[in-house]
Amino acid sequence: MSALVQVAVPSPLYGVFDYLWTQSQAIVPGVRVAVPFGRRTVTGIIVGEIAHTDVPVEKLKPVYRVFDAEPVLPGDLMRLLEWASRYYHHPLGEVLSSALPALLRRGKPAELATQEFFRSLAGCDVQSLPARALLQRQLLRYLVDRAGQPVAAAALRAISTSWRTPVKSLMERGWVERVTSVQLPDNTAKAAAPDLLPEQASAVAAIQKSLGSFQGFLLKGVTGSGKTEVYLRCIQEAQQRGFQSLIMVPEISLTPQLMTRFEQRLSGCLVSLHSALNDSERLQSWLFAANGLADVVIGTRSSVLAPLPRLGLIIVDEEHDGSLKQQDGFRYHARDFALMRARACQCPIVLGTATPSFESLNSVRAGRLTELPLTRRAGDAVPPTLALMDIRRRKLVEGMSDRLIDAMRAHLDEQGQVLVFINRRGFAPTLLCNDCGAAADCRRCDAHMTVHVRHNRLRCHHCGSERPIPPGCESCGSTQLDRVGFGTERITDALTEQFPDTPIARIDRDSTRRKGALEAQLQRAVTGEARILVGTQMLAKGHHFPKLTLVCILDADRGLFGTDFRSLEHMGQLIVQVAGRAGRESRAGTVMIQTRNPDNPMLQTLVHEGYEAFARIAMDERKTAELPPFSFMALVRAEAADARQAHAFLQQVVQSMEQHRVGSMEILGPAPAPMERLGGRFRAQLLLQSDKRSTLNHNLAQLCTHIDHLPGSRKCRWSIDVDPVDLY
DNA sequence: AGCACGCCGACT
DNA sequence: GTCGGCGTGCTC
Repeated sequence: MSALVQVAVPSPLYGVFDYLWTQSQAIVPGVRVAVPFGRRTVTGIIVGEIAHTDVPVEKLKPVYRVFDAEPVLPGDLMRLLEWASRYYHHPLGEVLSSALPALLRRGKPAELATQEFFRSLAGCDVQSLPARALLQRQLLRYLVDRAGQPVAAAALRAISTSWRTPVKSLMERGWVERVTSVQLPDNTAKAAAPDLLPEQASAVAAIQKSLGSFQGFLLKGVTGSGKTEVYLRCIQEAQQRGFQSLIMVPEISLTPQLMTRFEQRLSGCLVSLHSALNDSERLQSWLFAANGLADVVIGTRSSVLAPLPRLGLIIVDEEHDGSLKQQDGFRYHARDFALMRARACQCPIVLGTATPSFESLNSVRAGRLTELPLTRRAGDAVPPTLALMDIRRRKLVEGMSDRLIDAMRAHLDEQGQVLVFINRRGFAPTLLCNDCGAAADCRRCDAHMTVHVRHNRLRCHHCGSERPIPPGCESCGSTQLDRVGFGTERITDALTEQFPDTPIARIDRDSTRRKGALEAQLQRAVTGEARILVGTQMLAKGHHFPKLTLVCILDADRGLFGTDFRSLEHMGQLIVQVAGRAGRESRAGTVMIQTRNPDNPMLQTLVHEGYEAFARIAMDERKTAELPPFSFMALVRAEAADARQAHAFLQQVVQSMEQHRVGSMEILGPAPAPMERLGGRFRAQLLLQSDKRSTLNHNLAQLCTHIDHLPGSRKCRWSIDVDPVDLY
């Protein structure tokens, strides 16, 4: 009788699948196998050996092939991913799959690429080669000149593109040897460590002291307070002690900048893992991490799923950032997974931010995280002064008050740099008919089209569909069309008119789409060549503009009345993050915030007392309303071509849950999603809320055993989102 | 998700 | 007569 194995198969089905093991090798969990699955063959991962199965014998199929001798996912990581599969209620096969680079999912060997080298051997004799063998002579002489040192294939190719054949002849003579080896990235630090401020020093000491054991830290540092320096010191110490460090950053656009800084200061093997890599580059970096060769791994969200055998320090930079939560498929939160991972591997974890998420602030209160404050800015930098500008009943020129324009002029006259923040790209968010009042709407979404003047298009920012700007109203044909509201294009135009001789850089997703365009624009911004910067939240993140003295926030009110319970939190974070761009050198920065709600207590608190006070009040409100982090949430989403199908399915989910409900859990809905129609499909959602995470988890687990069998499940796409970051 | 089977409409 | 539409069932 052959052995039995459980295999996690990449498929939306819950549960693992049992197979016969007819291979001669031992059964090793974490190893990739090819298995027959339905009518096709897929790459799965061995979960473990089992003694018994409930599956009828005739259904059992054999494992076809074993890909790896060593597990691609080691045991400790497997256990964490199994936990994540249960916690996020996502099928294990897909969870494990998402932890692997694409090439490994497709069954490619888990081997580091080797590079080819050639060297001359003793006893070779250039002179005895036939005179006609010009290339052989030339190549051998080159190798001999290097005295038997290995020479990269590229160097030989440089001599002649048809180098292969002559080198082969030389090898056949036994005069040249081919050696292959893995090229390990090896960086050398170029810059010395600056002195630490007292707060930095104590943060570094606390983190370094905890190396080798689990401890969570919230490094709460205002912009410019030198969080990166704290990271660097801790990474260096971890490296000294033989540990790998993982640094997670929310956005790819931040990675090169941080990477450069890291390369300046750290020696050893640094690799980055982000979406801009192609499949084979990604596999290489992943393997450096997974084989323990990389000392430092800088990556985006998914890097937290990579094996790191010597992991000794985790840093989550900008821990408040929403992009740490995966928004489709396996909807995990990279920060939360990182916390579990740090606990599992007994290492410290540092969550760094100037504007902590309410979750992390709550963890500090509960004693799960230790707060390390950095309140002083490095150098002589002074914190910026924030001011609200009441724009009610004021004359506005293209959304900007005359006072704001005057302030900009003053800063520009004093050689300052100005940043204008408007969280909307395009020219105007709405195209309205002055005669019939109709707006140009997206045909596939419940949304207005945004006017993009530069490309003469209307674009939907939700589904990406576009069309030319119509010459007249699409409803009544009137040519009296109004472009209502403001986007980055329009603000740029207005400022060009106001300041005709001042170079302006617009930085948003549209102006930086081309490869290298973002870097080029940021360069103009950093050097101060561009005197006015107009941009969206792309500008809010991490970048350092040394000449910046004035930040203008054109519309702070939108976040005040968001549909989502997290809108206010996000508004506060965004304002503080944008404000942090100002006055990072010796000059104090000024931040002017235009608002029609100058008396709003939350805005007042934020501006006059700072983020911490703001967060305290906003969190009190959350607590009163029993919202996260003071309760736990999950969302069951459904979408279908027909709104009724999505609704009917969620109704069935409600029924199923009510039948099996354990503990106290609220079921709200089904309700249409805040934007019901998106991309031509209708979306509905069910909100589950409980004051106990375990209750939510139990009920969802119960649901998962039924959900595939609900009659409506085939007719719509559905997903479960545990700890959703937004309710869209 | 994929993939195959199966049963009804408009084509060569 | 068949090509192909998507409803339904199944994946160890």
